[in-house]
Amino acid sequence: MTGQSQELLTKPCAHDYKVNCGNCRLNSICLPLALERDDVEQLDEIVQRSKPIQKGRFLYHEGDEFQSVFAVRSGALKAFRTTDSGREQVTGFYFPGEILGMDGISNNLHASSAQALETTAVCEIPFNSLEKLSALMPSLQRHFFQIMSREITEDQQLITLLSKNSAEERVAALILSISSRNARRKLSATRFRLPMSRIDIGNYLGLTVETVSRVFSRMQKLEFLQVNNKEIEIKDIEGIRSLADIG
Amino acid sequence: MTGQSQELLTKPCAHDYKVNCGNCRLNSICLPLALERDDVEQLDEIVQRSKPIQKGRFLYHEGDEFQSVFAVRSGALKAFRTTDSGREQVTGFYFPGEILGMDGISNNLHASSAQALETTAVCEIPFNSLEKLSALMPSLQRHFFQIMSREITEDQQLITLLSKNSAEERVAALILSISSRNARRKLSATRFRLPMSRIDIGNYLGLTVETVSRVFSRMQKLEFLQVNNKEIEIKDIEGIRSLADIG
DNA sequence: CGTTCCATTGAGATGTGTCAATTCAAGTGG
DNA sequence: CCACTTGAATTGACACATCTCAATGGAACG
Repeated sequence: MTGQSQELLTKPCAHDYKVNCGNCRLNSICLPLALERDDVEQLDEIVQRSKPIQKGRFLYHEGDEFQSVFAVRSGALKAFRTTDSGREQVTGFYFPGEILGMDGISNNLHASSAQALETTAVCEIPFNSLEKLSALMPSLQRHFFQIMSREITEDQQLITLLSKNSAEERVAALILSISSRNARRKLSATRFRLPMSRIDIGNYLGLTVETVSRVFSRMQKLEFLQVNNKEIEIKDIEGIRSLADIG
Repeated sequence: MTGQSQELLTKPCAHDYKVNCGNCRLNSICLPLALERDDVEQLDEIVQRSKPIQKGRFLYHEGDEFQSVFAVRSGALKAFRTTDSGREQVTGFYFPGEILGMDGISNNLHASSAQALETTAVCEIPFNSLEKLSALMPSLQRHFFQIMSREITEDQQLITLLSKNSAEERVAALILSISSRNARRKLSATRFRLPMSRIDIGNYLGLTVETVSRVFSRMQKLEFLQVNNKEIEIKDIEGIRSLADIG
């Protein structure tokens, strides 16, 4: 079975037989809006679309040689790093249209591992090619600087969350973040499935599994949320916003 | 008093009257090692050296239009952002040779404020010029990608610290970080002055001032540290490493 | 030489972690 | 298809690290 035929399995629309950046429905998220049609085609040439990876498999490991950054096409991944004492820290979740792997640029080694939370397809963007193309295409260069800068600001938001906010505020903020990322992909902002485990959520938010679970229960009791294992329905988004310290 | 003459006041060596990137003693930290002599001169032309800013003054405010990134020449700054509920979160401390302001690239607005912790001189690097020069100089482009990537990995380290580590581990990690950054600048790794207040330290580490103060006292009782207000002397760096969860 | 902010120390309150038991969901093999 | 196994999720009781509140001491600055 070739990579190409496996890709087809993941697509709703069978006649969309040739995926490229120009026709990808995620390109408004992952690509610069500013890129001209011509530029998109050039970018398209360096992007490699490989076969999906199964749940639990790694896209790359911490310490691997850095070669590429990746754009998520479908599925979801978590990134995490291992501390010197062997504990793990989840540093991010990545959904379709989002870019990961940029933390490997500084040392030519991946600073974190990326693991699929469900069957996941990615576009691989070799960094050498991206660099060369960026030098020729100012808008691409700018876009990539912006993507990295966004990663920095998002990390800073997480820092703030971990440093200043209660368990309830942290969980509420994560739910709202996933909700709005769904909305950006034209999916439901109020009903969705969490691809990650409670353990991952707790790890990401600096909480124990038990605390995460208790917060979900409390939110359910308040009728802000309907929780059924990984299925989430937001019943009162304003209520959750009020918990999330947006006021 | 002109900017030039004020600069002189901050320099130990009066005959070093014309500062440029080529002769700056910080260039091994702040600049790409890979840059050729010629390239350095080109970079030098876009860098603006302005007069020092006084303690407490701002280099930029959160929400300001983003124009430039900055390299610290002398002194120290803190970066912080204000949450929706009005609380502040210190996101980083910046010492000579280090670059700040990159979080403003993604939205063309500074995502944090930068405030001088003591009299501080910076090199301003207009981002537009940096972009143009990067497109012409592959090594500069790469270097800047690396600097941004490093910022990401450092933020991830802080995330891990905040999420997983005790008060003692956090404070120990900060002391070790400042110590090694001093060493990189050929200053003492064991005796130095903390330019920031206990409030800033606590804010950065997600702790209250009181907890920070108590940790310092405990470390002193263990004879790992000699603390005299902002003056720090590391008596037993291995002891501090052991507290910092490096084991 | 007062004023103000920063730092330290103590005593008590509290949110979250730890430990433990139970239920639930998913996958496996008979 | 059902029993079995395994890991995930929930819930409760208790412990403890850190926060909060409060008082004092010390440094910096006009």
